[in-house]
Amino acid sequence: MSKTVQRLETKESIDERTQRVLRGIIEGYITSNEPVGSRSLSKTLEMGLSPATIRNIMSDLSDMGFLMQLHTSAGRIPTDKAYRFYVDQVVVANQLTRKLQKRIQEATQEGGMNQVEDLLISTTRLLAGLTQFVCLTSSPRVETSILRRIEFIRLSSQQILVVLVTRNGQVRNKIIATTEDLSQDFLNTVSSFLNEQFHNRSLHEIRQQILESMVEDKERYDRLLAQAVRLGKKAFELEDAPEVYIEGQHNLIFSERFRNLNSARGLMDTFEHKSMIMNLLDSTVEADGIQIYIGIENEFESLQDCTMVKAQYSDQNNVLGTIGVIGPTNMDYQTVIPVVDFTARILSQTITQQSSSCD
Amino acid sequence: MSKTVQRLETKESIDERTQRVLRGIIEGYITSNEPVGSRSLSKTLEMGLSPATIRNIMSDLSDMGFLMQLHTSAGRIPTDKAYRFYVDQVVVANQLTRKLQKRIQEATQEGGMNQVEDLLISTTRLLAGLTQFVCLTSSPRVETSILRRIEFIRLSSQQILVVLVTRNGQVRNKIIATTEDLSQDFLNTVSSFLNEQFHNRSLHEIRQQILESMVEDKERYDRLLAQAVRLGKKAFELEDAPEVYIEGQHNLIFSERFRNLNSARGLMDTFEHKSMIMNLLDSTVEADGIQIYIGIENEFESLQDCTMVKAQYSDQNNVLGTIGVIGPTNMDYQTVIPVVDFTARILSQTITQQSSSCD
DNA sequence: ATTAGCACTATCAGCTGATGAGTGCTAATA
DNA sequence: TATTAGCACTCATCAGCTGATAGTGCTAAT
Repeated sequence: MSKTVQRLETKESIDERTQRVLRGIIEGYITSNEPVGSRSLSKTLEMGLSPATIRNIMSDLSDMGFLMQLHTSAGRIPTDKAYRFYVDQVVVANQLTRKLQKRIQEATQEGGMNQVEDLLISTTRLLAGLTQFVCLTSSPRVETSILRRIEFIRLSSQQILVVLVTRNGQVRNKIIATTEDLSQDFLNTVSSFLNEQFHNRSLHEIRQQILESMVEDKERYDRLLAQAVRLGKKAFELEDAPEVYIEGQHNLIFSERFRNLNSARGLMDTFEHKSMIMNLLDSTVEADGIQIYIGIENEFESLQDCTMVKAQYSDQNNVLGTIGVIGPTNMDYQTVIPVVDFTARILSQTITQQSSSCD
Repeated sequence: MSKTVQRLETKESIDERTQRVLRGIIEGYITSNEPVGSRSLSKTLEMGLSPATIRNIMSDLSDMGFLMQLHTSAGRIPTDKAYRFYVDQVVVANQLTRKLQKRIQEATQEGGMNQVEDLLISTTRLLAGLTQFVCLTSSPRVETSILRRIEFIRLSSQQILVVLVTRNGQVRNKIIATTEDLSQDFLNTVSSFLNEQFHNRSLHEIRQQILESMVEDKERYDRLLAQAVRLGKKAFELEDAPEVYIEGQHNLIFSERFRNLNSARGLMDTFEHKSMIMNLLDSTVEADGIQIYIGIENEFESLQDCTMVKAQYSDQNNVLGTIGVIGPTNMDYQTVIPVVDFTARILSQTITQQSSSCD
């Protein structure tokens, strides 16, 4: 695992004609998924260059590290460095077709999805379907979510159900055990106290404050407050690990485009570990916009034959999570990038609508 | 799709020695996953029979439809009919090793699983891991679940969160829209009314009764009751389709044992459709105990190369759902059957404990 | 600077014959 | 009469060879 590689930059300046050839090879390989040779390229390129000339240029490009051959008498295929060049220099912000835009919008606005979870799952599935790749999405961290409502429901003398609703519509349930038998009336009082106290604060803040309360004013509170703080503490002790949704894993095995991937198995295994995926998705520090990791630019070894394209989604204030796809390095960047970008935007938009619908 | 085949019964009586040979072939094929020939069988069988004699017996068994050959010069492999014979006549209620029993028990009693959903998911994963097959589980039908608690939480002037807890610990959340702005106090009154009215009744019954109330006594109720009935109606309008959990799909592709399966793809596709899986799991009418569908006994075409072993789980009163595995027809029945059986029992036991812990 | 020509190389599909595992049949045997 | 040894036969698999194909690199001519 080479932590050193961050991004494959190109320092040399490449002359116009060479660039056009390189671009031709990349696009040829993207569409055909076959190594491209000098003869066929000479035809498709329409620059009036003979195969021999192209061979010379290809040879130069190989020396510069943009092309490689699987064996002596095969055509050339682009290296990761070539794709990086392609993505940076060639692919420009591309408009999606109206048809695709509409399809994405409709899928996300589909009825019956009043909870963020459902929205995220169906969006993940949508993106996996559109790209025919594997799609990963991380759900908003509860940690930074803003409290909309908390409620306690008495289930039995020892069990209380905590229902916690965040601003962006996530609902979390948790059953906690109590030693004392608390009446529903009492629990209602506690809920309204906590709701009043902590309305529109992030869960993180709230937890912090509760802990402080417990230390500082230990004796100052009456029974109600003490109990409220105690219950609150338990209630907000949520596992911080956000959910991760994966869809389209079968594409890894069945899609033609993945066929020159040497280890689908390794990828599958990676996907089994939620924490790894979390790292994968949320490791980014960069602000917003789309992020692309090509081949060996990926931190994980099992991903170094793939490209990951991801984007963050957010509500009006904060970044909430990440949605991204993992596909072969020779994916159709011209479409995949705007598709991921647009989907993330729509997702942000939908969630923002939801969270602003409270008063 | 041959709906006619229900169960492959054997009418002919087969003499002792022939049975032993058949059994040898079946077990040989189960362990080696290779066609078994007369020579090797003669050795392993230790009955003092020469290969030639065994060949004669094999020939008879082929005529009776118990064996087949992939090509002339290959060994014999058992047919579905042979496995049916094997399961019915040979496999006896087998004790699991203590080690396995313990492993299953520990996995299901693992902490932090206060909700049935988590329990079901982790059990499904466990069974997939133990068998190295695909494991399917259907969650309890909300329909027949018994109400433990219902609560309304005001989210905004137009939105109310319904929290519904069933006897066996399932928690369902649903956000419903209202035209009127209802205060939390009012909602609390409604909740306690509904809780009192419908405590320990099945959701099905409740829905029924609510509908009746609406028709019959339209004017007899005061505002509170009318509103309660209205909210209740919306709250209990849950989609009836139970959840389905699938784990171990990657075994389909990577496990050696699935290798002579001609269409992993078809199976995968089947798994994409929740309703199909539902059919698969809950189609059984038979009472309880383990159910086994071998090869063409399966209703769905995509499953006709596989065996499905499933069992129902229940609380003290009712059957709640089904858990089962799908594997190659030459699975190790001697282990798989008791594993599925035991897991289902433990699952029943755990759920029963949970639902009886309320007062 | 470009290109035509040519030698070289690797893959692939198709054919070959050898090998081996397995059967079915028949005649000998206990 | 049931069992078995022997033998001819079948078929899948594999290694090795073939020619065809598609690509390259190099060099000399333009």
